[in-house]
Parts: sequence; C-alpha cells; structure tokens
Amino acid sequence: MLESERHQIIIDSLKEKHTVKLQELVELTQSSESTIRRDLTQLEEKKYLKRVHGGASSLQGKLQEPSMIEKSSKNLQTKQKIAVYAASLIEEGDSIYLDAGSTIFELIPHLPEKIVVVTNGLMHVDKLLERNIPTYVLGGYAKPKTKAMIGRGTLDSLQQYRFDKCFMGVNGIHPQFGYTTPDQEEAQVKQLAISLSREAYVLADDSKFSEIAFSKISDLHTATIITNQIETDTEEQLSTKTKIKVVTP
Amino acid sequence: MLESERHQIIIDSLKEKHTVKLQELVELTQSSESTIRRDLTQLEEKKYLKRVHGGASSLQGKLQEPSMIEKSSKNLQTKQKIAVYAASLIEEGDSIYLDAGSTIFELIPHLPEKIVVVTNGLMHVDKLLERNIPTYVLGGYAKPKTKAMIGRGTLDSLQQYRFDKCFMGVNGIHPQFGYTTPDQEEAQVKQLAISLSREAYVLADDSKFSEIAFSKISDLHTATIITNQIETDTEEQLSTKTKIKVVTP
DNA sequence: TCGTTAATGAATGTTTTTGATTGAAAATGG
DNA sequence: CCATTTTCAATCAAAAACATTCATTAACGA
Repeated sequence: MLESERHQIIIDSLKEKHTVKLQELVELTQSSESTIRRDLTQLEEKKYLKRVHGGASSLQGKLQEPSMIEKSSKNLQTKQKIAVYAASLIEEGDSIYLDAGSTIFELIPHLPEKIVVVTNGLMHVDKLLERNIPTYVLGGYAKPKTKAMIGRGTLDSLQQYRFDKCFMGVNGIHPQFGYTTPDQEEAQVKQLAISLSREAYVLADDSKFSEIAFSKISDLHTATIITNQIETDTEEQLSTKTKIKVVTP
Repeated sequence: MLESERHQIIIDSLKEKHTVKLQELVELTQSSESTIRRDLTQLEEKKYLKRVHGGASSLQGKLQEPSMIEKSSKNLQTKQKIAVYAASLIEEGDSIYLDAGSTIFELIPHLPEKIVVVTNGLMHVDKLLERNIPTYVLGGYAKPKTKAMIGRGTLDSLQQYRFDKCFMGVNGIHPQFGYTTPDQEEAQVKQLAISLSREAYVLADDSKFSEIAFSKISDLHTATIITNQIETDTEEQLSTKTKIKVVTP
C-alpha cells in the first residue's frame, strides 16, 4: 500500500475515533508495525496527530464539538497553518520570546515542551502553564485592551534575557516601512525583544496586509516573515529590504 | 485500552457526575485498580480533577452548585467579610500591593477605583482590568500551581516600587513564628513587598491557623493581621510579638 | 541494464505500561 | 475507643510497546 494511502487511512480513522491503536492500523493497512510507526512519526511531525503509547490520538480530540471536527477534516485555517509552521522551527532546548497577541497565541498548542518561554502577553500564560512549559513573564504596566505588558518596567525586565528565537505578531505590514504596530510603547518592547534574539520571526496572516495605521519600527534587523499569501510585487519590495526574508508554510 | 482513552472516559464521567468512584472506573475501562490510580494521579497533576478517598471529583463542580447558592443566600463568607473590611482601609490615591492568592483575590471587587495596584498574582490581573484599575505586574518566573510571579526577576521588578499599603495572604499563621508560607521563593517576595510598604496587612481566615507546613518570614516588621475568629491565647501570643496587631472586622 | 536511493519488514535490545502483591493509612461501625 | 473493612502508595515482575539496526525489496534515473 502506498504511503499516502496509509496516511489518509490513519487521518480518517482519527476523524471518527479520537484515538486509534497501532495494531488496528496494521490490520487496516496490511502493513508492518514498523511502517505504521514511521507513518505515525511523520504525521506527528506535521501536527496531524499526537503519538501516544499504543497508538495515536487526535489533536483536536479533547474538544469534542462537531464544528471542530469539520475544521480538522478540511485544511487547517490560515492562522493555524502559519502557527504550525512557525512552531516547527523551534527546537528542544530553545529559549524563545513570544509577543503578545492572538496570532502568537495560536502557536502555543504546537510548541515543543522542553523549551523556556519568555512573554509579555498575559493571555498566553495560562495556556503555556497548561502545557507544562516553563514560563517567564515580563513585568510592567498591563495594557487593558490587549493584556500586553508595556512601559519602562517591561523594557527593564526584558534586558535581563537573551533568546534563541523570537516570534512577533504585527498589526500591519507595509512594503516600504516593514512591519508595523500602532502603539509606540508596544513597538518599543517588540523592538528590544528582536534585538535580544538570535533569530526573529514575524507571523502575519494576510489580513495584516490591509492595515493602515502603523508606526514604523525603524531599526529592525534580520527577520523572517511567515505568511500565507502575498502579492508578488509586495514580496519583492519586502525581499529587497535588508535582511528580511519572506516564507510561506 | 489506550491510556488516552481511559483518560477521556474518566474526564467524561466527571462531566456528568461531579464525583466518580474508583471501582466504577475499573469496570468502565476494564483496567486494574493500579492503572486507574495512576491515571487519577496524572490527571490530578494536570488539573483535570481532584483525587478524593475512593475516587475522584470534578474541579469545577464544587464551584457551580452548592457553594455559590450557600454563599449568596447566607451571610457573606468569612473570606469576603475580611475582604470588605480590608478594602475599606484603602483610600483614593493610594498605591497598593496585592499578594497572589485566593484570599487577596476576594479583595478586588471592593477596591476603590482611583488607586494604582501592583501585584505578583497573574490571577488578579483580569479582574483588576475589568474594574478599570491601573495595574502593574511584577515580572519573573510564573509558578505553575498558583500563578504567582516568583524568583530573582520578581524581586528586581519589585525594588522599583513603593507602596502606601500592601495586602498579603498567608498559608498559615503560627503563634510563635508569625505568618508563614511553605514556598521560600514566594516568602521572599512577600517579605520584600512588606518592607517597601508604609503599612502592611495580612489577611487570614481562620482555616489558616491550622496549617502545619511553614517557613518563617524572619524579619517581618510592623503588620496588621486581619482575621475573624481566633482563640484568645493565640491572639495574646501574636499581640505580644513586636508590632503585630490583630483586628477582626 | 546497472547503480543508487528510498521504502519496507524482520530482528534486536531497551523502555514503558500494566496488574498483582504487600503493608500502611484512612474510613467505617460498633 | 478498638476492630474491621476499605482504600491507598510502593514495589516488582511480566507483558506490551518502543526505537534502532540491518538486510531485502522496489523505484528511479543514468
């Protein structure tokens, strides 16, 4: 049986059952245990399922709503697709910074466990702790609307850290001015975090490209923008900007 | 049966029944007692349930029905009574520090609006922002169980501030050693916050007097303990300790 | 065709999970 | 209060599942 056929069977099984035993899959596919194990390992890497002892379990399984099942049977949503890809860049042992905001929030379910996270997003903390990920939070003023930590105290806290990678959300991306955000104080935090990271990633689903309001982050340096769709000319403009790379999952 | 299947069954059972007996689960899952015990231990660690003698009980179940009705129909609970009194001590324009923990959490609904709050309790932030109270949060390591900020970074953040009043929870009060807490790092934060405050208040409902585990906060200085019931001899012992005052609402 | 690469399944030794057993601790019922 | 029963945590050996390695087979381009 073809590899892609097996994969389809495995995914289909999980759509119905939430969990599936390895031996069941051996029977269904008429393949060896080894092969199924390899399939499961691959599918787990691609975040289609979670391996458990004795088989595999659906990622969405615990939320038993039919609407969620639909979601998983179709393609992943844009935001999730970006999130999954971004998470795949993280390696065990990494020390990473997570920006506040909903785009970055989507990242959390896909993070590997053996990392250390620093964040200025209070929204993120609960979910990070649920996942048993050691979490440090920046101090400072709690911005009411977004629950992001900002201000002088936040910058001071941030100075103490160094990161392997940082993941930033944006309120807008502008072909000439780079990625943008309307709140000057939030921008300062982003900027400093980027400068403390070896690698910087900016997550942007396409809705971000239509934003108008922005304040330029002037001295951004090396960064990778992860997005889905982008008009060719925009990409060209971004690509020619120093050290900015654009990738799509 | 797969581990994740069993876990799902256990969680599902608790969604309906509030509590479930270990033997029931043994039957449902066709697994041994030992296995179910191990499952319950794991699920308790992940905060999905609470183990009780003979089985397990839902975490949210208690909060829904019985206690809320009792609470609203009867007089204010002890904790609330203490909270209302403590909040009445705060004046407009005050700069106050709120310790992490459930006792202090009760304070928030009763706070006046025109104050500034600093806290190390992540649990508190949402409710404070709801009340439109300007809130600063200490940075540092997020302690998973209590969502309190602790560690070196927290102490550094804290140094920046000065408070008119601080309100501390305790895990136990000991007649000889003063108020106590089992976590040394949490104790350090408490201690520093107190030393940065003009006035210090310790909130303790009577359940706190029976705690055993404690680590002494050695150099506590002036403080007022707000509690409800206290045995006369204990109060005398506490009162004779330098500068500690005991009041009851 | 040949040589190279990728996929597969069998064989190996290791790790994890499991259920039975033990004595300790907690609840129960006089 | 004590005696009895139930529940519990800790330990251990067997079984199941596991990752890894290796030889075989199939697929592919030169």
